[in-house]
Amino acid sequence: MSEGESCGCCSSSTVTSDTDHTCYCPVDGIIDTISKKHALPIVSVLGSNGPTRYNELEEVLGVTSSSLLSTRLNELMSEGLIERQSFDEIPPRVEYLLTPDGEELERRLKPLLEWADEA
Amino acid sequence: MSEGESCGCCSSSTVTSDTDHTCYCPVDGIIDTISKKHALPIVSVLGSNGPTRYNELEEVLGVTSSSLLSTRLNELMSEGLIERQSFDEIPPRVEYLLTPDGEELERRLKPLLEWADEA
DNA sequence: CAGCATCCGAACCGATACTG
DNA sequence: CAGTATCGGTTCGGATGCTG
Repeated sequence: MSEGESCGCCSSSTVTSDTDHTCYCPVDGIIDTISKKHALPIVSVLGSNGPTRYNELEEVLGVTSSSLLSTRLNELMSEGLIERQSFDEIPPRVEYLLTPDGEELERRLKPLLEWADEA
Repeated sequence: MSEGESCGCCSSSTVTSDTDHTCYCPVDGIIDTISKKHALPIVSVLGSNGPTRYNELEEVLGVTSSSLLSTRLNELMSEGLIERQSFDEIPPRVEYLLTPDGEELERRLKPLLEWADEA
């Protein structure tokens, strides 16, 4: 979805909204990112388990191909939702964790996911 | 995503979670549905505007092709999130509205979208 | 007005293989 | 252990055209 493209959702057209009217149309950026496979689970797992290693994520999420997880992690980093922390050790160790933004997301996501799970 | 496929997310594996541990892995069904294009805006618009006609939705969402909206509406109906109400009039009138489940979803969605919008 | 059928290009996912 | 590169299959979205 391209940015700044007026969708008419916010302008008062035929749809009469006298109450609160927030625009949810250009839901790009974060929403797009978290709509992809494993993105939500990643955020959730990091939220409940804290810093987690690459391999742990692979196992826990039941990820099918390593490259997919890699892509998703990079996207989440680009959005500033997660952070990568690498340690100079042998064998190499890398941990992923939520940024403050990611934590805020997780907080607002939780009620939704809890409900979606049982429904 | 196929159902009932154990992802290992819920079993206590290498990931140590002593705190609350809810499983968010099999986020199928509703999450899948609302992850598709226009689904979220549809729910939001119906939430703030109440019953809305097909054409109004097309305008408001800036939908590109009519068939896409049609598909999305059917999916949301299958999930029991929205409801279709048709009137025997000429010209024909059809309105879509949230079911109780849809309203609950909208409630839980709102804080997320409000935050995502400004971020 | 409301909505489906179809066709085509784009995006996404999964598997395999290969590096630091 | 922690990734990237590549490629084929599948799914999704956009455009057009046609019905009740």
